[in-house]
Amino acid sequence: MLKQTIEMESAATILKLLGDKTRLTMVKILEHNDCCVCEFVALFQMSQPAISQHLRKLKDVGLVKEARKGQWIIYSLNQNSEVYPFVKHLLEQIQNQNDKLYDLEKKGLRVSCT
Amino acid sequence: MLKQTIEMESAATILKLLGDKTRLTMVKILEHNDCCVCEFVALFQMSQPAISQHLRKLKDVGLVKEARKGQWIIYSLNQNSEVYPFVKHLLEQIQNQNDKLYDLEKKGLRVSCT
DNA sequence: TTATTATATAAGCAATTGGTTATATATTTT
DNA sequence: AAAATATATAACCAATTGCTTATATAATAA
Repeated sequence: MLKQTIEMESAATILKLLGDKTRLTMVKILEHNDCCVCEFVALFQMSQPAISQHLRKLKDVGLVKEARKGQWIIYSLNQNSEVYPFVKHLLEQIQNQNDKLYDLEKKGLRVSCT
Repeated sequence: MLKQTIEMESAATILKLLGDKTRLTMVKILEHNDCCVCEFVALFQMSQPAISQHLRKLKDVGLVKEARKGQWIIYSLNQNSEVYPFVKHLLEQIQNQNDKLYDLEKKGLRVSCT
């Protein structure tokens, strides 16, 4: 079995994108849960436009995809992305962020979109 | 066997640092070869101070270490770094850059420091 | 239809980044 | 000791980044 490798250029782009605490946390959360924008807004101490802009960057490189569901837009990892395997490996080495979603659930903010 | 994970904060710092093509290439090269500054200068289309500044950033987080050898300063990956396992995993998924060192060798620029 | 809720986009701005040139320091060679 | 070589640091600058506020759009609820 040959080991898959990613090109330097592509790797640097992805690492730069994930070299931001907010985006990295987002992607780590998306590893196991789909989320809508309002959930991220509740999760991070940050305005809604700031969240939207982070998600846009993730979408621009094809790392996440969106799906409208009523008035909400649900974001999820795009497993078809060329760089998905690379990112998956990365995420597996990062501490899980389940506590964040758990806190949200406790506050009753998780159910809103689902 | 428990899987080792890295903290979000720490991971974001490292990814940001490696989210630069020059630094990522440097580190990938250092994965298998120690190098002095002049070799990197020959390798990249960039001034010596620019190279020094990149190396400094890598050193500041403890990812690389330096050792003086006569008039040269040899840089190498710091395997004792807390984040070394994380970075090692990363590098293993990135295309090797042996061609770059090979080109250097052909030009007779590799031997200079060793 | 109007108000509300969820999201995206645009414009503006301060901080950060990654280069440059100029200069300082350390080592080796002559 | 003087010149050459290797490296680091400082000062500067243009481009990029990541927020902010204001506003637009889309879907739902009243």
